[in-house]
Amino acid sequence: MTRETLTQIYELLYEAFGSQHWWPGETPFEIVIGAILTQNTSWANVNKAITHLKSASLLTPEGLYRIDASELAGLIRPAGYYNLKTKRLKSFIDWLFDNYDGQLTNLESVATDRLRSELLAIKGVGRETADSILLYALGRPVFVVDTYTARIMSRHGLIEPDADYEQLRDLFESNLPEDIKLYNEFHALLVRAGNKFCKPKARCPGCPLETHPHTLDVEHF
DNA sequence: GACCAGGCACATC
DNA sequence: GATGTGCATGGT
Repeated sequence: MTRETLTQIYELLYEAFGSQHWWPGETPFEIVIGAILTQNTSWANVNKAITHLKSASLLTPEGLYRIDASELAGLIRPAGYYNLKTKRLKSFIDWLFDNYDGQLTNLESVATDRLRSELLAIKGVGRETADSILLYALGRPVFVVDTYTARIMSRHGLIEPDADYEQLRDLFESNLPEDIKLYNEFHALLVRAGNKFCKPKARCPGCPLETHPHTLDVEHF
């Protein structure tokens, strides 16, 4: 695994799909909420939930802090796991108010490593959610790993099938320039490609990475 | 109906 | 540390 390989994968994906314009949210706070709602859930469903929150003028820290849990659950219902995600949204909001006066801008002065630790301590915020918040909402140079990243890299024989999250993150961060725009686009492209070609069981006909000999592997399919 | 979706916490071994 | 399970709606 080399820098060149990662760069070539990026270029192939960019050529195939173009700019993904991530994150699909208008404000840092909306991105945070979307990051929690999209856990193991399609973005189309999350978008419905976010639309409900916007319509109710509740897509603010204060709004979500004050709203009754059962009401919130009703609004985010289309996103699935709505009782669970209600607790997760509330735990994030409580953390934000308890420690940062309910304002995302107060996170700006906190070092990235410390912020990542604090986010991971919130119940309902795991590594992908924390890193998505750091990169897409807060503009920190953290590479976001997800199931597609692992599946695509594994099926192309580029990592061990049992590689864990931190190994994957380190692979990308160690072999790519520390470039927020690149991290942003690369993760988005991996999600796009995975969504289209790299399902858990289905074969991957037409996968753009097939055209790259170094990433071809019999285990791809 | 089967399969899948931009995970996570928790129980159990 | 590894593995299994519950959580849930909605699109293909």
